[in-house]
Amino acid sequence: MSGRSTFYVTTPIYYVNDVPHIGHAYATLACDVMARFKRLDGYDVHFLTGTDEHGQKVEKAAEAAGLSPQAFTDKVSQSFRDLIGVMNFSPDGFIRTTEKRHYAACQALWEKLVTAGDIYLGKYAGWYSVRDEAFYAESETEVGTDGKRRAGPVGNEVEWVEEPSYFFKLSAWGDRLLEFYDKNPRFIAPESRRNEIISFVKGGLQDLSVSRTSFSWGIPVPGDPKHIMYVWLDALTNYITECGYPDEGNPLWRFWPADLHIIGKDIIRFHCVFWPAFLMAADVAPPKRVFASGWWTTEGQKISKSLGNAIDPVAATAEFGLDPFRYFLLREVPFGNDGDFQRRALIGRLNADLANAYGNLCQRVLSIVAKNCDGKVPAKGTLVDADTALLDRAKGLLGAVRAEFDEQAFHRALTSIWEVIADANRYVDAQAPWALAKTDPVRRDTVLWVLAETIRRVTLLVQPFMPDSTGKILDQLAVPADARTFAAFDRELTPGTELPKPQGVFPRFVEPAAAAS
RNA sequence: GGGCCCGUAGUUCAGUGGUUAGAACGAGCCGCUCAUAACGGUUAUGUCGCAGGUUCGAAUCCUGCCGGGCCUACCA
Repeated sequence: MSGRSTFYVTTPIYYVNDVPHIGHAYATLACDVMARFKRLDGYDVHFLTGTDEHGQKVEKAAEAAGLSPQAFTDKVSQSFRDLIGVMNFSPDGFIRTTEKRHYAACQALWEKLVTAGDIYLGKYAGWYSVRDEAFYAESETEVGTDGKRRAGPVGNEVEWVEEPSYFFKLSAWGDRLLEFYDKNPRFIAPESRRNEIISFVKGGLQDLSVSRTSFSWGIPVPGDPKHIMYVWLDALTNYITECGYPDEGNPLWRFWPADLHIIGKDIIRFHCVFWPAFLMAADVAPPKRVFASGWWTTEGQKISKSLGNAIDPVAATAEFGLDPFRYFLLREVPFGNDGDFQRRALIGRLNADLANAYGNLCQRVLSIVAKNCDGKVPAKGTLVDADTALLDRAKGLLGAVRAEFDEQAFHRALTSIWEVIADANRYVDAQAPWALAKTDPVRRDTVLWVLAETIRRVTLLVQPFMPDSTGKILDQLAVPADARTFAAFDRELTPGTELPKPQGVFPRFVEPAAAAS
């Protein structure tokens, strides 16, 4: 085992009730970029994603599809695996809650919580809608003029139902959670979510129902198999199942506690309240950080099945290209904010940032090199102030970008990188290597070397966002495969190295209609 | 009802007490011609939601109002 620092990042596990959409692609993309960055930066990385496959909804959906629950989840889980290929994600593990190892982990955790005295048998009672198959909080229900109590989106009638249930003593954990938040200010991000969670916990916690007897598709409670573990105790545990829990001798246990859970803002409470409470009760270290991403709307509208305006990652990557799509999602919107997916904005980014600024910079530099320098990395002569100024800005990017990644500020990381790209374009104009070609070939070569070297550094840093495209650019600079990590950030281009023929990497996007006219 | 956040150029946003409020995109003009008609320079646009207040000084702090969003537990 190496002595490298570990970095463990996870996506939510996706409920197999749904097919993959932009929300899934977005959360996983953020993890993927994080994981790729940390790998390049020398960390021992583990990146986990997977599917959540239990519960009554799945049981019912399987029945409706005429399949066994297992056959049904096998099928839907595969569609999430397929997304990995479509989006070029790089997970190290894919977990399914129906795996044996997960049963073992959940049951071990359960027993630990029982031993600790944090689980007891009680009665779950609430307003239940048979039609919705869901319980409602009293505040979500109202009594109509006919004296009947109704709830839910369509106002179905609810009845008071009680069933035996095991409870987790969450009510006892409020103060310890608040202390934990206080000592770990980075635990919840962004800041606004942290405020929400703290105010929620300060409002007092109720015990949490953690078992059900009303369905059977799930993990049985140890010693009382009529009870099935309910939702969060099953789902959240996946993050430690992967590391081998309860076997702390498992080689993957070195990754726990997780460095980062990236989730959607809808499940923040479960990750920031329930999860650390479960773990602390079981004497397992809580994760270091939970980052809640926002939601996408499309052209200003909420995404909904009825409007049929979902963004299909497969269609989007097919139309705009995978890397531009990945770039857009993380550049357009500050990570943690809600974002609006606008076709115009995407095309604008694609053309302005990728084709014009970055792609064209590579192309204009590499084609002068190809025509003037015998297709080899040009000779580096004496550097003047303008040269070192540009090079220093490129050198300084690694530290700046690293700091932004520590905050998951992907948009700011990209902004800093693109400032240097703009500097490089200004430098090309100011130095005018095409003019130097006639007057001062030595100086011309130095200018081109400075530019190629700047592109190399920038491209190394863009790799996590756009792995394929940057791979092509690094190929064109003849950067060897073993010189593409940040350990090689200062390994400058060697003059005289043979270069392949340059080729555009980010074509402009032209609307099909405009092209036809 | 209670709590949190936001309202700044056509658009997306930065700026949280101190000189004439900034950036990017978009628009106009000029230049360049290596490059994906790309690049560079330059110009213009704002009663900083409204009204009071604190202060030598407020986009920035306080109060009220208007407009918008989020949270207020067992659907993942």
